[in-house]
Amino acid sequence: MTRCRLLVLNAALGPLDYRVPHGMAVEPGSVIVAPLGPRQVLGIAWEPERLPAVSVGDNRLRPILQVLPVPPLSAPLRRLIEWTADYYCAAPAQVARMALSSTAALQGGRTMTEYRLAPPEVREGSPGRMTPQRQLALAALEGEQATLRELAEIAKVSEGVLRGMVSAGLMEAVVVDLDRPYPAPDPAFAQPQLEAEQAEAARIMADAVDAGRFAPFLLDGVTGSGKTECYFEAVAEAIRRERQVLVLLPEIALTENFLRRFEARFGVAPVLWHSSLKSAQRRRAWRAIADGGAQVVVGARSALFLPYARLGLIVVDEAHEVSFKQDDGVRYNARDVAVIRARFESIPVILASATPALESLQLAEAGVYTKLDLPARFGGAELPAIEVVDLTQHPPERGRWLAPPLVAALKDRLLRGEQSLLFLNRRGYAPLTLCRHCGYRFQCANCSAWLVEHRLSRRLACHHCGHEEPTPPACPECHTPDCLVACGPGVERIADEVKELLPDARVVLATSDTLNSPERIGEFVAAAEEKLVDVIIGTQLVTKGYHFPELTLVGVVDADLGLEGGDLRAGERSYQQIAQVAGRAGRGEKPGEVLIQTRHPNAPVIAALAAGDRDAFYKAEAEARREAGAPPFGRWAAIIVSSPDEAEARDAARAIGACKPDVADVLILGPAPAPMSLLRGRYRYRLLVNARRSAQVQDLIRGWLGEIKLPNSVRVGVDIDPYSFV
DNA sequence: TAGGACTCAACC
DNA sequence: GTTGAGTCCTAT
Repeated sequence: MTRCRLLVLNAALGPLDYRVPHGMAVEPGSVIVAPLGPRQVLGIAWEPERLPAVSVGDNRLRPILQVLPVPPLSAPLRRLIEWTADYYCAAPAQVARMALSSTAALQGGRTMTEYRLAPPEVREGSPGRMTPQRQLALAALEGEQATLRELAEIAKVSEGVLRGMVSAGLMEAVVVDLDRPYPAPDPAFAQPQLEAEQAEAARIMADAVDAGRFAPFLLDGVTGSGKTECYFEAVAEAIRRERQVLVLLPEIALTENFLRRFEARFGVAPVLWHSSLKSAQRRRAWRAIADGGAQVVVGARSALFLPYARLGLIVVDEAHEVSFKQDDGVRYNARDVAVIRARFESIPVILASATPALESLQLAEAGVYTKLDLPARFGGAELPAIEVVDLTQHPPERGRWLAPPLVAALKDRLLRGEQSLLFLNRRGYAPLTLCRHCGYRFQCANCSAWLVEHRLSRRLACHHCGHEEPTPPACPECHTPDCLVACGPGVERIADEVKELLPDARVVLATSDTLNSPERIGEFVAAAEEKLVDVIIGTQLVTKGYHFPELTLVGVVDADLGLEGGDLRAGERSYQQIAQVAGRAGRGEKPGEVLIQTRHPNAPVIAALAAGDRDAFYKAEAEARREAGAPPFGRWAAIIVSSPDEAEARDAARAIGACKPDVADVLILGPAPAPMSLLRGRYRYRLLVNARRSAQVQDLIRGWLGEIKLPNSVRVGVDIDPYSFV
């Protein structure tokens, strides 16, 4: 009897053994439908020695039902699934689910039947009569293939005639895969003129693609240095070698811009993958990825676990971006997992950024990554001049947020017909709304967060759980009408201020509220490029990827915002965000200027930005991290205990805390209420684990949490290398 | 004693 | 995660 071990796609279940019926071929990686109690489950056949299970006698095994007609998951992908589950303390099933993320694609190729003329030798043997209508069809349909209805249209005969020809053997049926292939990108479509440094970096990366070995690169180039053009040459090399390429982008909002550049270079659009694909698009992409037809895939982090047939290169663009860290489900960092996948696949991986994460720089310094530098802007453009506006010296007018020097600069650009960008990482009109009369503050019922007023949609919204309610006409507490007052600025409020200061300026808001579809993003980019916009006011959405040649002024409305909250990466994130948005200025022929508004001009982040001294910033940041035992020198892990019931969450967290292991060099803090102590209706407590880089934190946590029995309503999440500390 | 709310272990 | 079995309780 043949047994097989399945990784069933159910996070709560361990691996299960099944019987393979005679005549069914199962190999490791096969995607399988198996019975489970009264239900059916998806599973992946796995090497039993890599997936230990409690052994079950032959007599208890049920037969698997079906081997799905998709390629088996490759060994490198299986190793990646194991590694990810192990490293991030997740169930292998949870990770495997990300590889099989199109259920429609698994149900076999959906096909339709088309028809064409049978080959002449078959037609000659046909017993059927030759009528005038049939002759007409024979003459018209040479070389055609389509549905009977379409062919009838072409030949100007009735469908009935063609049906008769089919049964007479004059025509034959062809089963056609609905998953039509994607057009192939052409590596020679528009080869760019690279400058010497770019060409050298491009050559090194293309050689690595050629060699087909694991080779991690950190492509470190200032904003506007042509990183994309540079790694496109490695992409071109992979296409020539008929290997697939995966390009990871941090946000879908960036893909629109990327697609245009890709198409300009390779003649066709790449294959897109992100979470909001329609099921038919998802299915088509998944199948093309699995059969190798998708040459270049551009996607969000979820594209990383797809079953590429012959991957030859991974690029992580804007590799420093925190959105590569997934914060629910499997809490993986796509930047790090991309490197691991490249290792298992034995291919190069390129991390591209103008402001690399300290972790990446450290690995480059240690010689693990090959560092490729592009220190100058492309085409001789200069980096913008950066000035600090000390808000304590130049305060804005009462009730305003833009200081006089920034207002003057805005007016100046408007006069010169150049564009400006104001950056404030806060959606909505104001972060806090309160009642002038009784002091009532609008708070989310599900989260410990204020409701943010959005005047454009006349709603109050929670940015954590998505709860929204109409802005009420009166205070819900004291019922005084028209008494609500906005506290602090959001981008909508800055837009109002700019419209008052510059009544003639054409102002556009660029946030996830206004640019929420590819069409809207396209319209925004087109308007900015055609100079139909004078002032862009945006959140982090506009900090990277865009190239507007007429944009010469960038104003950072509140540089201190990102430093609040005590997050261990707050300094680095602030630095990156401001450096990135500053990089939008002066990308064309005209020089750019950046004004940074701050109340702390001497803070290390601000001082480093003003001095243009990146190395000094990283050096100071590295020193601070070393002292804190933070990455890359030490490691952190968070354990989040949550429940809809506050007391239950607290008790569970205490129970976990009470049996914390006592290990040398591992510090365990907490439990304490999480900074967001209520999130999406769940009360949250947190424990933090701090250890040396080399410590086996995962084993420690698994052993620790594995012992504890908790109520079903309590959830325990483990976050290895956390980014979000809420 | 039927039916409902709830807990619990098995699922291969 | 889902399901069915088992347990306890209550309304009739």
